[in-house]
Amino acid sequence: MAETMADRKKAILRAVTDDYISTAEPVGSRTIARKYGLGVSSATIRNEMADLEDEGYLEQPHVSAGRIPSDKGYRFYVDALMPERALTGLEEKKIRAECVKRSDEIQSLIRATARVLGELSNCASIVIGPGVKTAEIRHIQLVPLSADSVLVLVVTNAGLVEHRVLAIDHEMDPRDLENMSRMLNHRLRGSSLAQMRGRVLGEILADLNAYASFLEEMFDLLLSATRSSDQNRVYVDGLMRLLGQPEFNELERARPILEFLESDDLVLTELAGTASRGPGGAYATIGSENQRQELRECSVVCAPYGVGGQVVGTIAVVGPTRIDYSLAMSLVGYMAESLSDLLTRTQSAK
Amino acid sequence: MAETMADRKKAILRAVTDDYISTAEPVGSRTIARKYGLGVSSATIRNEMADLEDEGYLEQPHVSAGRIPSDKGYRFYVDALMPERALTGLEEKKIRAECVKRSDEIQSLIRATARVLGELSNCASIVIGPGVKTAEIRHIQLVPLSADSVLVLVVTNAGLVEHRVLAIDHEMDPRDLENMSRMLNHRLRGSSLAQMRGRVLGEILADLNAYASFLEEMFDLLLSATRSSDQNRVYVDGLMRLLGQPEFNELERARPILEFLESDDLVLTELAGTASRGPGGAYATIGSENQRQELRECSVVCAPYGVGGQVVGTIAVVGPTRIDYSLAMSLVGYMAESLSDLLTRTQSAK
DNA sequence: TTTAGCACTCGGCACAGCAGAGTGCTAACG
DNA sequence: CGTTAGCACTCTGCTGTGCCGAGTGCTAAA
Repeated sequence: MAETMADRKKAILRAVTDDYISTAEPVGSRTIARKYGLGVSSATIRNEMADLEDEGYLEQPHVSAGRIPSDKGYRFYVDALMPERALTGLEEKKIRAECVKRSDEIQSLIRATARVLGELSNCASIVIGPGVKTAEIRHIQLVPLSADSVLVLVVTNAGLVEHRVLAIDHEMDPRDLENMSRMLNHRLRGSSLAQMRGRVLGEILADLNAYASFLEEMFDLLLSATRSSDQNRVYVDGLMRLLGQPEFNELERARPILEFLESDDLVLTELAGTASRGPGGAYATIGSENQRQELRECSVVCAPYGVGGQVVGTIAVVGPTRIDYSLAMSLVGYMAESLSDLLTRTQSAK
Repeated sequence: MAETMADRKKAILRAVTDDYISTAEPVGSRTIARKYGLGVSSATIRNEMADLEDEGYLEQPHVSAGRIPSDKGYRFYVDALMPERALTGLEEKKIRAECVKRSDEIQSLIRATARVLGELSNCASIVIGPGVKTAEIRHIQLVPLSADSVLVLVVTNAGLVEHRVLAIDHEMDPRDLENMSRMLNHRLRGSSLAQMRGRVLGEILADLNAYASFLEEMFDLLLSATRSSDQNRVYVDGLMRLLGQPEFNELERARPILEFLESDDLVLTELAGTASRGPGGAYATIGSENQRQELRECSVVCAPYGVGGQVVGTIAVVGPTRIDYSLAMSLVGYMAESLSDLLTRTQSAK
C-alpha cells in the first residue's frame, strides 16, 4: 500500500525525514518549501503533510509545531526513500586503520570495532564478540603449569582463545597430558563445547578411562566457563554520545536506555535474536518495533558477522529514532563485513 | 593547625558533613540544632559556622542558603572526623558471593569486582586489572596450533593468561617447540616481559640461535601485545549511577566526568600513580586535589591491590565530593584486600 | 489543483511577585 | 565573655501573566 504513494508525497516525506534527522527540530511546511526546491508553495506542502499525518507517516508534537516522522514514517524511509550512502574514503580508512592494526588479538579487535563504530556513527555502539559455547573447536590442549595445576586451552574457529586453570589432586605425567591433548584434539576438533558433553564425552571416557575423573572435572570446568564468559562478550562504547543528542537532554528520557545498555546480560539476550537472520546486510529496528520497553524511543541498527558463513556475533548502533539510518546502516554493514573477512581470513590461514 | 580546632567546632563540621553527605542539601544552623543534639541553640551554631567558613572548611552556595563542606572541609572530615565504618554482614556476603564464585577466571573476577563495587557504593567504579608488562612471568609456553601458526602463551604471577598467535614461515617440529618452551621457561620465569628484552634476550638467542629469527619475532609480538593489552585492563561500571546524583542533574556538569571515565587510556594513566603508594589502605582524592580538570568536582577513593606485596592493579570509586567517604573507603579497602588475597592464594597454590 | 491570506493555537520566554529558608547583627542574659 | 532570642535582610525557587513567533487549518481566489 505504501508503494502507491504519489511521488510528491514521497519527496515531502523524504525531505521532512532528512531535515529532522539532521536538525532534530520539527520541520514546518515553509522550511520544506525553502530548503528543498519542490517547486510548490508551502500551502500545498501543508496539505500533503496533513495527508501524511492522517496516514500515519508523520506526527505533530503540538498543534502549532512542525511535523516529525512517526515510526511508520521512518520505516517507510528506510525501506524505500533513504539515499544509498557509500562510506567516504576517510571513513573507510579510519575503520581499516583501527581494526586491521588490532587484528592480532581478538579482544582488542572487538574493542576497537566498538570504539570506531561509536565514533563514526556519533551514537552508542555495541559489539557482541564471538562466543565459545557454540563455536567450533579448532584446537584444544592441556598445558602443564605446575605440579598441581593444568591449563586447559581451547581455540575456536573464530580465533577466540579461552582458557581455564584446573587444579589437580596428584601430579600427572606431562607425557600423559600430551597424549590426552592429542586425543581430545582428534575427537573434538570441529565440534562445539555445547555438543561436546552429550556426544563425545562417552567415547572419550571409554578411550581414556584411566583419567575419567580428571576429564569429568575438566569438562565441567569448561562448561561453566562458557557460561561465565558469555557476559564478557559484550562491548558497549559511546554511551555519553547519546546524552549529546537533543532528545535525551532530559535525563529521565535517557536513563532507562543507558541502564539497559549498561547491563551486559540484557544487551546480549536482546541482540541474540539477530543472529538468526543470517549474515550479510544491516537491519534497522525502529522505535516501537523494539520488543523491550526501554528501547521504544530508540532505533537499533545491527548486523551479524561470522566466520565462513556461520554467525558468531553481532555489531550494532543505538541512537534516537532520528538516527542517521543511511550512515548507520552503511557503517554497520561495512564493519560487519570487515570483521567477517578478518576472522575468516585468520581462520583459513591456519 | 587543624588539630587545634575546638571540639564543638569539630562536632558541627562533622554534623554538617554527615548531613550534607546524606541529603545533598545545604544544611542550616537550625537543622544542626534539631537533628544533632549538641545542646546549644541555632544562634551559637550560626556563629561557629561563620567561623568555619572564615577558616575555609565550609562554604555557602548563596548567601541565604545553608552551608556545605569545602574540599578542605572534606579533607579534614576524612582525616580526623569520619566514623570508622565496618561493612555489614550483608555487604561482605555479597562481595564474597560475587567475587569468590568468579575466581576461576581473572577477567570475570575483575568484571564482577567492578560491578559489585559500583552497586554497593552506589557510585561509578573502576577496576584496573593486572597488567602483563611488568608482571612476573610464571609460565611461558609455545603451543603448536597448525602447520603455520604457533600460540605463544604467557601466564603471569597474577594469574593473568596472555596469548598471541604467531604465524610462522616454515613448519617447525613440535619437539623443537617443546624444547624452546622448556628453555624459555627456565630463563624467563620470575622476570617480566618489560625487562625480558634487554636482559635475557641475548642469552637466549645465544643458546637457541638456530631459531633466532623466530624468537625475535616472538618477542616483538609479545612486546606489542603488552602495549595493546594495557587498554583492556580498565573496567568501569555504574556510570549511570553518577547521573542519579543530584549534583549531576544538569548534564553539563556530569558530561566531562563521564567522558573521562569512558576513555580507558585517561583512566589508566590517572590511576597509574596510585600504584606507587604501595598496597594496603584506601586513599581519597577530594575535588580540587585531583590533577585532572574533569575530576575537580569529584572525589576518587582508590586502593591498590597486588600479589604477594607487589602492586598489580587498582580499584576505585568515583562520586561527587559529597560521596560517602566512610562507606567508600571501607568498601574499596576491603575489596582490594579480598582481591589481593584471592590472587595471592591462587598463585601460591601453584 | 494550487496558491495566498488570515485567524487561531500553542510552546517558550521574560518578568514580576511571593513564600520560605537561612543568615548576620544587635541586644539582652547568666 | 560566651550564649541566646529576636529581627531585618537576602536570595532562591515557584507560580502566574502576558507576549512573541512559528506553524497550522481553513477559506476563497486564481
